This record gives sequence, C-alpha cells and structure tokens, in this order.
Amino acid sequence: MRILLVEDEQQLREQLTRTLTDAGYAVDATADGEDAIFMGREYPYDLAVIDLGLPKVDGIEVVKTLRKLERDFPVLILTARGHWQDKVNGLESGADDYLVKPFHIPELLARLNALLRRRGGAATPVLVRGPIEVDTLAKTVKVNDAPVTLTAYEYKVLEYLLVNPGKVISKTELTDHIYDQDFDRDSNVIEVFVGRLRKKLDPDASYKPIETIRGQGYRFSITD
Amino acid sequence: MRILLVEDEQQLREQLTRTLTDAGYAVDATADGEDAIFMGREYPYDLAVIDLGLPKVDGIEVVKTLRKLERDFPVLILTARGHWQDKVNGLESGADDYLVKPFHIPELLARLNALLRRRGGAATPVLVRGPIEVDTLAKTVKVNDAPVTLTAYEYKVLEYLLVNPGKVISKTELTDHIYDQDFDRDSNVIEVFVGRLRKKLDPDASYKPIETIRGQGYRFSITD
DNA sequence: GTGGTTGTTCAGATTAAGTTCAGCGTGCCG
DNA sequence: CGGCACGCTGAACTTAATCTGAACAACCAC
Repeated sequence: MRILLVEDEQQLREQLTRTLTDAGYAVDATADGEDAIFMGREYPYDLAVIDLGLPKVDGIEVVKTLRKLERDFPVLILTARGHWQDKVNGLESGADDYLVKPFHIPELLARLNALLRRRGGAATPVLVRGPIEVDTLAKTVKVNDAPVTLTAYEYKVLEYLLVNPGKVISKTELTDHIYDQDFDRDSNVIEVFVGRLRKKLDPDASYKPIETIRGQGYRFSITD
Repeated sequence: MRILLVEDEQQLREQLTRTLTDAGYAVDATADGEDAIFMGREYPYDLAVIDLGLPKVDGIEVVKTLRKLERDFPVLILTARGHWQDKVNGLESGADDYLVKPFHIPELLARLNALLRRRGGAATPVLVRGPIEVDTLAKTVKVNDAPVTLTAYEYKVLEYLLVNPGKVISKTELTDHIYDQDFDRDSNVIEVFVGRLRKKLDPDASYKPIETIRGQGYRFSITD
C-alpha cells in the first residue's frame, strides 16, 4: 500500500514517514502543495494524508484538485486544534476523515487502516480467500490454519493481490503500489516474489492461488 | 511502564516523580491540565495519576477528554480530603481508582501496581511464561526456579515483552514505553538489552524466548 | 575521590532479505 | 515446426537489519 504524505512541519513529516514506513507502507512525502498535486496526479496512491495548513497552496485546494482529477483514493486530512472550520471544508471538498493536531500516532494508524479496509470492501481486518487467511493488522498469513512466514515484500505482494481478488493485476501496478518513487523499471523482482509466494502458499502446486495471465499480469483466483 | 503524572503542587509533584522513577517507571509530570491532555494524546502511557484540584482545566475534564479520545490506560485520581463529591464525579467520568490526600506513598504504589496488573490480565503480580517467572512487585526474575539478576532496564524490556506475549513489539514501541520523552532515535540500546537478556535468560540458546521479526520488532514466544 | 555497576555508543561480524542475472521452459504466432 | 517473447527459477550477489563484544560515560555508594 502506497501513501502520499503532505505535511509542512519537517519534524512531524519525518516522524510520520518513519512510522508509516515501519508500518509497512510505501511512503512519498512532500511539504509542498504543488508537489502534492503533481505527485497525486502522477502516481497511483492507495491513500493520502494531507495537512490543511500548508504554506503556498492550501491543503483544501490539494484535495479539491485531486478529486477533480478523479483520483479516488481515500484522503485523511490533518487540522490544527481550534480550526474546526477547516475540517468541515476539508470533508466537503472530498476528504474522507480528519484528525485534529496534535494527535496520537496509533490513532492515525488505526484510521488509515479503517479507510483502507473500507475501500477494499472488507469490514474486518482479516481477509479470507479459500484456504488462505491474511490478518492485515498483525500481517500474518495462514494456509489451512497453519501459519506461514512471509517476508515483508512477499506479504505486500500477497496483500495487494488479495485486496483485488479476481482482477488481473499487472506487474507495473504491483510495483507502483509496493514501492515508492524511484524504482528500477525492467526488473523481475515481482516474478521472483510471486514464485516464492506460490512455493510458500501452495508447496505441491495443488491449489494454484495465483494465475499468470500472459502479457497482462497476475490474478488471484476466487474459488471459494 | 510509562506514567503520566498531573499534579499542581510543586513539592508533591516532585516527590512523586522521584518516587515513581525510583520504582522503575518512566514518568512525565506536568502541573497543567491542558498539557496533560496534550501529552495523554501524544504519548502511549500505561497509566495516569491525576490530581482533581488543578488550577486551569479541571482534573475531571482531563479524565473525560482522555476517555473521549479513547485513551484506555487506567487512571488514578487524587482528591483532597472532604471533597468526596469529586471522587464520585471522577470515577463516573472514567477514572479507575482514587486516593484521598494526604496519602501514604506506599499505598499509592500498591494501587498503581494493582491497576497495572489488572489491565495486563494478570490477577497475580507474578507472570509465568514457560520456564520464566517474573514477580512484578519485587521485580525479580526466575528461570527454571533459579533466580536471575537483571539490571533495571533489562527488567523493563523483559516485563514489557512479557505483558504482551505473542505480540510483535517494535523497537520504537519499546523505547516509547521504557523511556520518557526525549530519547535519541537511532540508538541501538534496545538491541543491546535484548542481547543481554537473551544471554541471561537462556545462556545456551536452547529455549529462545525472544524471537526477532526482522523489520518489525521482537516477540516473546508463547510456547507453554 | 575511588571502585564498581549500569547505561550508552560504536564498529565490525553476522545473518536475512531483496535484487539481479542467466539459462531454461512454454505458449503463441506464423 | 521453428522462432520469439514472456515468464519461471535457482543461484549469486548486494544491501540492510540486527547482533555482539568492547570501550566509554554516567551514576552511585562507600
């Protein structure tokens, strides 16, 4: 899951970047509203966290512009204490949730999770697809109730496929959502991860959870 | 264990800070209700001690606000003798226990311990996890019934992991709960302590009580 | 002060994870 | 039936996280 973070206070920005990265997200951070619009237009984010109190371009403008561009990822806005008016404007201009500064980091994480879950159509943080069960909070995976250990990136690939079951996901889409900006095109990492995933999820190739659609990408099959 | 202390009388505040620090807690103290709300929102406390007779924002308000923010650490309120009405209001607004001023320090400590224990799901002050046994009152540790001497910080790390068995605890979470505010990020103290703990708890690496989950943190295994 | 203990930092070793690469297999098209 | 492009896979390689031993610093007790 890839997140756009727009926050002008350097310290908070860095702290949030660290926390979100720790939490397993790919993060692109910027202090500037114009950058934010550019990036939101250019890259396929799964979510954005936007501070309303930006210096040049107002945060509200950023949200509005993104919405006009039909970027429909969820947006969470941050407002300063006392500026509750902003929050109303923010929600009206297309944000999905807000948080008043100062806030408690775990609370932010909880809300992000809620937004991401809601979008994926899942009410619970646990995705179950056939014998495969993914706890998106604990980031653990079970197959036929037996726990399976995945590395960080193996997990990210699986989660993304699982959130879009039955849909064909191109390798490009996967890298876009799993890595942040600078990533070497023409690498076959994804192929390698998918290979390793298949081996771990389905050692004797009986169930074949991940199909290959030649020339297009991968698809997680929804045989329930 | 990290405690938020809110008390306006300077002398008492300082004395309590000292006592609680001595008792092995990380303490953040403030005299001011607004600060208290800010801090309670910002940092992950394990418990709060709040005097109801504060000058600006009333202690009750602090408790209420924290509860509204879903901060669910236990709260112990301090009330002046004669103001028993306060105590009732306090408990109603979400406090867990109260103490009438003046009080004896040991009694405060006893109640804090009781609250912390209750929350950790332990009825007794002794945590037993496999061959490891921790007396949270005496702050002593035994492995296979043989006493083991830990330093203060080694103990804190162990206790925190032990209160959350099976859960992955990031290094950040550990430092947050073990140190008070200003702590140097990018230090490897935690790694050092975990290393020393492992050596003391399991010298010949047979039992491996503390697993490391690369990129995420540590986990105390629950193999009973 | 002196000596010992505890907490912290540092640098190098170690290990796991991520990435690249090269060779092989397979489906697709003529 | 080739030839080609694409995808797969095992192994080698690179990078990054964690571990560890030792040195240093702060603190406390005597």
